[in-house]
Amino acid sequence: MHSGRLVGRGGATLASLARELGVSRTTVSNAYNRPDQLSPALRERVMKAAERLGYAGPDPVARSLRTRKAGAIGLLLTEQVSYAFRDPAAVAFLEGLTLECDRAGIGLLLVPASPDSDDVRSVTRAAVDGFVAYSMPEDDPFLAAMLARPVPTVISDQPATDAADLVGIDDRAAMRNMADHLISLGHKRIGVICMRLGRDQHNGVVDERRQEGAGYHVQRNRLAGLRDGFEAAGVAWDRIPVVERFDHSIAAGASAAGQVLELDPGITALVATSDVLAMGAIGELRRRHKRVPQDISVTGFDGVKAALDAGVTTVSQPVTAKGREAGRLLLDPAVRHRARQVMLPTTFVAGTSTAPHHG
Amino acid sequence: MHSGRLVGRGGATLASLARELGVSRTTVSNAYNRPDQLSPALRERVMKAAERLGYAGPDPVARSLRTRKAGAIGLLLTEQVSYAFRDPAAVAFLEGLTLECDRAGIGLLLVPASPDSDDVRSVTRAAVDGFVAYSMPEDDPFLAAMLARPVPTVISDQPATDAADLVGIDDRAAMRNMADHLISLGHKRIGVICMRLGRDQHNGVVDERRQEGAGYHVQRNRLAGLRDGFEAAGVAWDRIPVVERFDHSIAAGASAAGQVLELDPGITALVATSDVLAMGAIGELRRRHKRVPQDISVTGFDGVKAALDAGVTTVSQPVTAKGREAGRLLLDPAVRHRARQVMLPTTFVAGTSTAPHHG
DNA sequence: TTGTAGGCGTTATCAG
DNA sequence: CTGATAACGCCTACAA
Repeated sequence: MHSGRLVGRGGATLASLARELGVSRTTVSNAYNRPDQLSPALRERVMKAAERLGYAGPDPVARSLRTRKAGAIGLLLTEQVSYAFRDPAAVAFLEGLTLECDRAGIGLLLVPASPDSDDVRSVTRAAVDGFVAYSMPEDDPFLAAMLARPVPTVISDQPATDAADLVGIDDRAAMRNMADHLISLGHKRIGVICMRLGRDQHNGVVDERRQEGAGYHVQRNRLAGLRDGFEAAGVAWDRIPVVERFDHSIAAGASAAGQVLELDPGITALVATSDVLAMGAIGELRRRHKRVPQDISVTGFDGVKAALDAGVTTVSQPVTAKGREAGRLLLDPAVRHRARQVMLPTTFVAGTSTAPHHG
Repeated sequence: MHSGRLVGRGGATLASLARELGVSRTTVSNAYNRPDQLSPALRERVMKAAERLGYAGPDPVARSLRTRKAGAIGLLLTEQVSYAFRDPAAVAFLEGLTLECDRAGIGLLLVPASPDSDDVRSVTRAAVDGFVAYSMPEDDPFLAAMLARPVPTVISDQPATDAADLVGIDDRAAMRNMADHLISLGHKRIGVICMRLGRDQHNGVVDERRQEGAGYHVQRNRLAGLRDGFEAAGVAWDRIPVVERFDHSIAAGASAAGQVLELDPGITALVATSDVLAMGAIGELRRRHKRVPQDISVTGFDGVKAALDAGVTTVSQPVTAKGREAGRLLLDPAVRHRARQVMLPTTFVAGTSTAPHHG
């Protein structure tokens, strides 16, 4: 640290500077904010005096209070902020969002929201002109606190609310499509691994009730899409083992795959609701001497780079575009009031992790 | 957007709520900030009235002004913010930094700083309690504006300043080490590709003057370390082609490698000052039917995951730890005043991209 | 347990 | 081009 020490105490202010110079506060303010409203000479004098007195310019917070603009928007994430930087999809979303922030010259405030605390003051006290929520469960207290704030809000991957704009994809249809792909390959006996379905730390088998009551809209819809497809093909959904993991990591995918295999060693395909889980699963299967895709087909979701590179059959969703769209909805005055919901397209990507099953 | 519309106009305030209830402002304030200073009944009444009047709680900005705390720190990056999310090293730094922010319950404000503008108001006007600067050139106007602000500051990868705390690695020694490695393998004829050395958009050969005048401390030191090693081994530094690229990408690495090869087709080793450039270079060499490492050895720097996975010989630096350390220096009161400079260790990683040269 | 009152540092407005 | 006045919305001694 350096200077910091003197903040507040002894710190020169607009007023003290004005007094010192024998001019009005307006004049000093103008020197900073409207140089054209001032004779160059006077402005020069002001700046000189500022330097001499160690005045660094108008206080941002006081300015914000007066102008009623924070110059920043807040981002709320499912998890601790640091977690986002380990998740390639979140990073891509952030890239898109900051693209728009950069364009608008607006800051992005990453709001801390520890999932094991219900202290929502970080949300209540964030000095922002708007909020974006990324992939939050419906019953999250931080989300509720955010929606209570009187600022514009955009939510990504959530069911419709009239309290906020929305941006998302049709998870259900995309996953239905994936189901159809597997069915067309002849797979009828499958297993499923999915990300967390609720705020409670559940790891293990998911029953139907939990599937339908899932607070995570995205996961719920992906499972529903899968069910749509398999039931349409005459496969009983309640026979299919669905295993949930709270953590979203390669390791979680691996262990979930292991658990599914124990529940039903005879599956010919394993569906993961995310690429990260799929990659973990593939690793685990190989470790168990199952060939992918010859013995077992594996599918993912998201289209993150690592998965595409690895040839995982997946659904590619435009995560970066989603972030951009969220930013535009919030920041672009021309877009405001136009659309309250933006649905983005997804693409099915046939990789090398799926193959026909000849039963 | 939703509510937003009514902000400011008609918005209830602490004062209006108090008036409505016939109590003092203190009481309402206490209802939010010190519930124990209030009878539960009264508090309940306050909250009810708040709900009825659409009062969402104390205004964060006004609160900040009064308490002189923003509850956030700012991060300044070399480039547009969105760019950081494409750079694995920057993402890792962010992860470390946000780890500490999460712990402290403090927000992280990503400050927009377009490199092609000198409008530093985004820095001047950021409502933060401190700043972290990541990998900025010495002569950057945004950096200067940041240092002028009367708040604590931590800089990553910069030369010593008494205006801020520092966190970094010994780039020069680490690269010297890499030079020694190559020399011990018998390489004497090498080429070098490096990241941008200054704010001007230069792409191409770098002369000695530019090397030494580089505004990017890190790059300057890495080149210096290389020079140290090769000159000590009797190799004339001015014979070695050094090619700079402004962009930091795989493509830039590839094109830089191509240019080096044209300058000296006889090199037996190619040193890159970053893993990203090294990976680009390796791709380009293979495209030109040069075998790595049999025909040409290639080295990187940073130790990003993709490079380690690909077996690139590199220097692994603790980027995440660097971010954490920056956060601690700024946020942890126990750490403040202790160390003004934190140097982190690096590790040489022998990969499969280097091999002996038998001249 | 509740109220009084003074500022935090700035900018908008409007008059000179 | 310059200045006076009035908020912006809140926190926090201090007093009752």
